[in-house]
Amino acid sequence: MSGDHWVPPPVLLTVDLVILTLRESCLHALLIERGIEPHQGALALPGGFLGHEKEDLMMAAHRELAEEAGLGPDQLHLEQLGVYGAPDRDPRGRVVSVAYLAIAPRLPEPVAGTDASQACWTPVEQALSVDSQLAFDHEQILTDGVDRAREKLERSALATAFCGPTFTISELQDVYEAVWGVPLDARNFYRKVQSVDGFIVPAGPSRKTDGGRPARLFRPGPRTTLHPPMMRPLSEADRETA
Amino acid sequence: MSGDHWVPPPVLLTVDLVILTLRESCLHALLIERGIEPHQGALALPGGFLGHEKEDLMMAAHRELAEEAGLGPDQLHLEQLGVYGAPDRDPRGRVVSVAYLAIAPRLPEPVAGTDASQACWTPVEQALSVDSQLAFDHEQILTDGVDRAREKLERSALATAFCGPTFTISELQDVYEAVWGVPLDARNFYRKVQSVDGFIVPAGPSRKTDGGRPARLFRPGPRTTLHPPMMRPLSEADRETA
DNA sequence: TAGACTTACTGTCACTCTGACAGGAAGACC
DNA sequence: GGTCTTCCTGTCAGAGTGACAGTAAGTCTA
Repeated sequence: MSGDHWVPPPVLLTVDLVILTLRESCLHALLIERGIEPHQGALALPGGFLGHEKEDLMMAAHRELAEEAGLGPDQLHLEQLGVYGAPDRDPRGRVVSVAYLAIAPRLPEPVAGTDASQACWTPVEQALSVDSQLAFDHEQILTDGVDRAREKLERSALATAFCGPTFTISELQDVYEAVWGVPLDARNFYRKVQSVDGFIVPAGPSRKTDGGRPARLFRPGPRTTLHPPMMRPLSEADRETA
Repeated sequence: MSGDHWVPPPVLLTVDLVILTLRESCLHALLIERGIEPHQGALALPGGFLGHEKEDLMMAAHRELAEEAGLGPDQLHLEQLGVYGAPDRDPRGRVVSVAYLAIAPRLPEPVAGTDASQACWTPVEQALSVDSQLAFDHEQILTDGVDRAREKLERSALATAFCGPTFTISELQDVYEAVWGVPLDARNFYRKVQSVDGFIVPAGPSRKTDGGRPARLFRPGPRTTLHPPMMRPLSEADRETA
């Protein structure tokens, strides 16, 4: 505050998206192959610069969601994940990224032929493996997004966002098992899910078959927070003990 | 992507701080009275613009923490809270704020005579009441910060950040009661806290008195996450049921 | 020095929730 | 009609929680 007309340094804002969905009982994220420098040819999260001076951040996220993934704002969970603003994260200068986490139900087909040169659903395990180098700090952002989803499955009804408008309890269990990466006991899962009032509500007498006994259909209930939380079997908790 | 030399709109970045502490068993936040326009004279969260082009975001938070609150980086929890970037939140133009949540142990005295015209610890209940109008969207940021602290007390060892290097179990219970705003049973609290391995560890045979029987001293343990979580009596959970 | 008082701490008991099993119900396929 | 698959309902022991009583170890007061 020494000078009177000191001007703060301007920065450029990007919005990056961690879009998660389930495909064949496996957690996938949408990645694009970058068509321009920097990191041309590398895999990256979909995203882009703020459109104009007056664009709201979440509106920008919705816009990118539509442009790069063909996803409308309906039936889609979208929440802010965090800011990533290390000074050297982008060689073009000071670019700060606002990351959003989107949860989408299973979609017809991988989107392509849109703005991004190529968009493909990639298993997160593969995307986070050592040999797949993501652009910028997108590996960190993706890791944080998956962690956030794992945590929110414990205490919120977020899991239903992975499903369509109606779903069976088995499908919901698939979500938990895929995101957490651990098997769950179906019987205890049935009991728990049905005991939490307002989590899922029956969706008519309709049923759909898949080889065995037809399953009842449910749809998301009004409850958004789970008390008590859904318990996740500890696998990483013990290494934090030491 | 119609033009080849389209330039993204630059924005200005501020770092705002929600600094929480306990004073007389009551949750307080540090607020300053703004000395300049806009919102001159109104109460606001401490914060300021990014210092220079190469400044890291968390470093900027630490800098503001030192300038406006006199708090060093030691013995202080600091984490990112979120981004607040509504287009009309600042009349000066497009100013996007990165909010950080800081938890500080009880400090000697309210800081003043530093950069800000006036800094004072304010009970959060009072700061969030209708008659105290905070500048910008700082009421929302403060609300989010308090909510974040409430949630993290359930599943992490964050409560120890409110205490000094050593503390008694009663002091720790004070933290939970003040942040959650509900009374807890001391006996159950003792049992729970001591049963979670690595949460708190005895700090020597020393004791300090406060009128009654001397209490054992503890210090934070290596455990950062609590499994199973500390249970919060439901008060707002039932209104989410409807 | 013997209370009274304050705070710290240890147990106990009933209840709920969870994890780990077995077994029946309802369709499709052969 | 059997067999397969998937869906769904119970049962039981152990862990964890909420509610409550009682003891321990200091200070203060008379």
